[in-house]
This record gives sequence, C-alpha cells and structure tokens, in this order.
Amino acid sequence: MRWSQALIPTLREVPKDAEIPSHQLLLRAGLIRPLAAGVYTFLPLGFRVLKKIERIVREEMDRAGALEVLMPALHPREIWEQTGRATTLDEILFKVKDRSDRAFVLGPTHEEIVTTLAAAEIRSYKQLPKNIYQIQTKFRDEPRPRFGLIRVKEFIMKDAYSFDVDEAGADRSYQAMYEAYKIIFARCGLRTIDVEAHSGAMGGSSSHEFMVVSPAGEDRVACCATCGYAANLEKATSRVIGPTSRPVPPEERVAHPAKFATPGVRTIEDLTKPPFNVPAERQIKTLVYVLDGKITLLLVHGCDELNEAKIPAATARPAHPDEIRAALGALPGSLGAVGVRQIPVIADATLRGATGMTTGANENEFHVRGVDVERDITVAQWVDLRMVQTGEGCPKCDGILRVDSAIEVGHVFKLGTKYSVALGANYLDEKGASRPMIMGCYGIGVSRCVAAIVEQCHDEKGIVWPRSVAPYEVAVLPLNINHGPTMEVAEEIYRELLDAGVEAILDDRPDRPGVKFNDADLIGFPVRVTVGEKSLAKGGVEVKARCETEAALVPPVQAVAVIREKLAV
RNA sequence: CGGGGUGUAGCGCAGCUUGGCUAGCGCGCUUGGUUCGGGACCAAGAGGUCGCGGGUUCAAAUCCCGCCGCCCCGACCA
Repeated sequence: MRWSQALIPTLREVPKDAEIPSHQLLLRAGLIRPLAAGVYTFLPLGFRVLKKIERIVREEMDRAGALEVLMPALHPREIWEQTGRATTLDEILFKVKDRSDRAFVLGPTHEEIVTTLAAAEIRSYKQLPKNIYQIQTKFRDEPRPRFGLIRVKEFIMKDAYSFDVDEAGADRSYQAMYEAYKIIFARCGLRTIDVEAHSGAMGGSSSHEFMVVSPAGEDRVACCATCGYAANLEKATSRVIGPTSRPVPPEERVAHPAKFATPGVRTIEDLTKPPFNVPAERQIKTLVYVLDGKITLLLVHGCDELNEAKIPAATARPAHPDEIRAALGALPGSLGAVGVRQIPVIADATLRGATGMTTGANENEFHVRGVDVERDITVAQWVDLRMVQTGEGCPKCDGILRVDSAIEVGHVFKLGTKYSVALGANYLDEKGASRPMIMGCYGIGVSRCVAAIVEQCHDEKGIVWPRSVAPYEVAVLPLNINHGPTMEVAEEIYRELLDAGVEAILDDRPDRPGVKFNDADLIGFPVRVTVGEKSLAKGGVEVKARCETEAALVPPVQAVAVIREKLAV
C-alpha cells in the first residue's frame, strides 16, 4: 500500500472523549471512528487488524474440528421466549418489528438459534459430536457503553457451540476449546490468564474466562503467583489471614452488647472516624436481601464487600428501603442482627468467633458494641460471602493472592442441557432412546481483542503491534520523496518486500521526516525502514523494529533479509 | 436509571461570570514559494445553524426554560 493512496487519518492530539490508552490510540492512529456511543467504524487499518485476528481464530477453530457457519443476526422473538431469555435478557435486547408488526430481536448471542438448528438437523448419536461456530456481529443494548472497543453496543464475536452425547464427550469438547483458546490468544500476541468464572445468566455448570490483565478492565481477578490459582473475583475464595479473623483478647470482652448513640452516622466509614474510632474490621456490615422471595440478613465484616455471586440462593436482590424498615424498624446505616430471631441470618464464615464487634442497633442513629457474634447473633448459616482482597492467602497453597483488573476476551462454558431441553435438541442413542444433547458454548470478543492487544502493547509513542495482527508488517519511509536516489531505493525495497510476501506500506507522502516517524511510531508497524540521504551516504538504509531503540544500518540489497529477521523475533 | 462534567470550524481550546461591532487562537486543510533525519517557514485562502427548540431583550455563544448528544463515577453486565 502506498500511504498517499490510503485512508489513515492520524490525529496529533488526544480526542477529549477518550480516556484509556487503547481508545485514545485506536482513534489517534486512525483505526476506528465513533458513530454513536458504543458504535464504531473500523477504518482500513483497524479492519486489517480485525481480519487478522479473525483469521487466527478461524485457523484454530477449524484445526480443533469446529464447523464454521453464519447464522442470522435477526431473530424471531418467539425463539427467545421459548428459553425464557426474552425476559431475562430483556434489558440488553434490541427489539425491532417487521412491516407486518412481527417481533424480532437483534442477536446478542446465539444459543437459541444454534440449538434450533441442531434440533432440526441432528437426529442420531452417529452425527455427534458437533461443534458449530461463527464470526459475526452481536448487538447488546448495554446500559453504558464505554472504554472505546471494550464495551460497545455492536461488536464482532466468535461464538462456538458444541453438542455431545454425554458428559464425557462434552468435557472433551470443552477441553478442546480451552486448548484452542490458549493458542489463539498466544498467536494474537496477548498474554492471557485463564480463570475460574461464575456462570451467571448463561447457566451451566462450569466456566473459565480468558483475561487480559489491564487497568482498563471491567472485571477483577484474583491470582496466586505461587501455584497459578486464578479466579474471577465473583468466584474467588481465599484463606483469610489477618485482622478479619482475629478475636479480641478475653480481657477486653464485655458481658453484654451495649447500645450507644451515633448521631449522624450513616456508613461504616462514618463510624471509623472520631469520636467513635471503630475500625472497619471491627464492624459488622448488615445487608438486607430478598433470597428466593424471603427477607434475609447477610453479614460481612465492615471492611469486606459482599459478593452477590456467593449468596446461597437461586435468586437474590437487595431489599427495598420500605422492606428494610418493615423488617428491622430502622434504615440502612443503623442495621444489625443482634437479637433478631424472625429473620434468617447468613453470616460470612470469617465472622465466626469474632468478638468485640460493633453493629447497628436497628434504631436510627444507634449502634451496639461488644458484640460476640456467636453468642449474640442467631446465625442460620455460615458461608463464604465476601469478595477476596489483595494480600489474602491462596485457597490452594501457601501463596498470597493478588487482585487485578482485567479485560475478558474469551469465555468457555459447559451448558449442560438447558437449551437442548428447552428447544427440543434431542438425538436417538444406540438403543433408540431420545436424549437431549449436552452443550457447551465458547465465545471470543474479536473486536474487544483489538482493544485488549493495544492495552497490553503500547508505549508513550503509540501502539506496538505484535507482528501477527499488525495492520502492515513493515513501513518504508523515504524521508524526502523529491530526492531521486532516496525514492529509487525505497521503491526497490518496497517492491522486494511485496514480492517476498511481506505486508508493507510505503510512506510516499510529501511530508517532512518528523511527521512520518511519529505516524509510524503511533500506528506501531513492527518494522520500520528509513531511507534518507544521510544513511544512503553511509551506504545503507536503517532498519528498526518498533520495540527497539537503535536502528541497524543495512546495505539496500540486504534490507529485505534483515527485515525478515527482525519480523521473525 | 441516579450523580458529575461537557457541547463554539476536521482536532484541541478561549470567549460565557458582568449580553453589545465582521466569534477568536493553535494544529490540520487549500494554493504558491522556500525547505527536507523526529510533528518546518513565508504569503494568500477556504471552512461556523456557537448541540437543538423556545423565551427574555433594542441586542443572546453569553441570561432563563425544555430537550438532545457525548464522556466519567455508580447501578447494570454471557
């Protein structure tokens, strides 16, 4: 490609609406442009990156035996009603109607569609297993698109669905995808960690997520550097070490909880300040939830966060203020479980044995202190309810956990028979019995990967593309296009690169050298070849990898060979 | 959906408090010339419904009311 013929609108200044590096750099380097909140155009360079990731995904999915199809993005609403997800996913569904007022949705995912396909086309155990995938646009009416390509309303996803005769087969399918995903992300130049995940609204028994650690991530993962344990914070457990499990010495204990006035106190933090000075780890946080329709109190340490995914109930929601007042007679800020008998209490396991605690008195602006949890509170269940924090012990070894933000780029699920039963995807086994297929589903956020790669691969000057996904592998920079010998050498190297099958772009713009250097660094081509009068006078051209600081002076005839060496590393 | 911010040329911004002439600046863009190793210089240009609608006023980018877009925090999130 000749730069002068291309559409590469680089920006000198940072667009003010972009905050995270990938968003800023993808805009500045001219890879994407916004159309609306969470809706982007991929410009030529961005589209090339996207296509390269897609190609890697295709190669590895095909290698793993998956079959590529293309399902519609437009789905009759009835199919979504059959699984109940027209209701459960209602808020993120884009709804449209056709001219005769028939209801459709724009597909946010394709379990319903692929299962309908399998129900129609697969009859016998002899046709199984099958893994069907596609790379396609998904639509989700996200309440709050943000962070450039990380969370958007329309995006490119690879989604695969496996169908097996039994659990053992489903496990093999799951494992094959898991292995393929590792290879895919590695080939994309992404360093990912795979973590145990919460299955969430997808249903199913187990799942793993592939995460890219980055401050721009919306998820949080807990990792152990010692044994490799890694889990989404929604799922993570820990071996608690430290103050949350330490009881007060016997001599400081009191015989009965004592009520005291706490005017103006509304939060845990308020109570940590003078004149009260009750540290958060000595407080009990009392949360009122409705679990499977029943009001329940959930207790954690004041310094802990409740992890809703760990609540032992099929459905859980925070109680409304009026429900709270009806149940306890006070408002949040003064709630407590001491003496409560009519309402079940579920306490975090780390509270067991805690003494000398302070909690709300169920009377606005009053608290009680000297609480001995096991003595003073009727606890129905002790369970792990808390969000893991950095510095806690690994549940699998002696190591210490660290919590980081991360971007989810892939997710593999075991689905079981949730969709096959709902949509009648059955097969006949060897004995002629009809059985539901065992399913798995496997997603990769392809467009999100573009952002994740940039988050992980950039410096102060711009993007540093891994070769495998770079929009072009080599940029050839003739510094002065009006200087005959410069252009001759540049054109020759450019032509040789193309002949050698190397993707190259020739910066034949009439601009000054500084503009070309800065744009090349901003976009982040893996290798840059500089052709200028100075280096030609020294008998060569300069070849420099984007990640290097020093360029090599190379005779023009050897340039292509040196470029290929640098591309190989 | 709650809270905060913001909207003036392609990009980044000033002007708004205290209303007042043809609405400015830098970059970019066009033309000509000189340049040519890390975002050149000179000269001449083009480009604006000041987010939209209404109101107040002799007069509105500026004050008032309503709406919308975008960004951030939260809620939410396969």
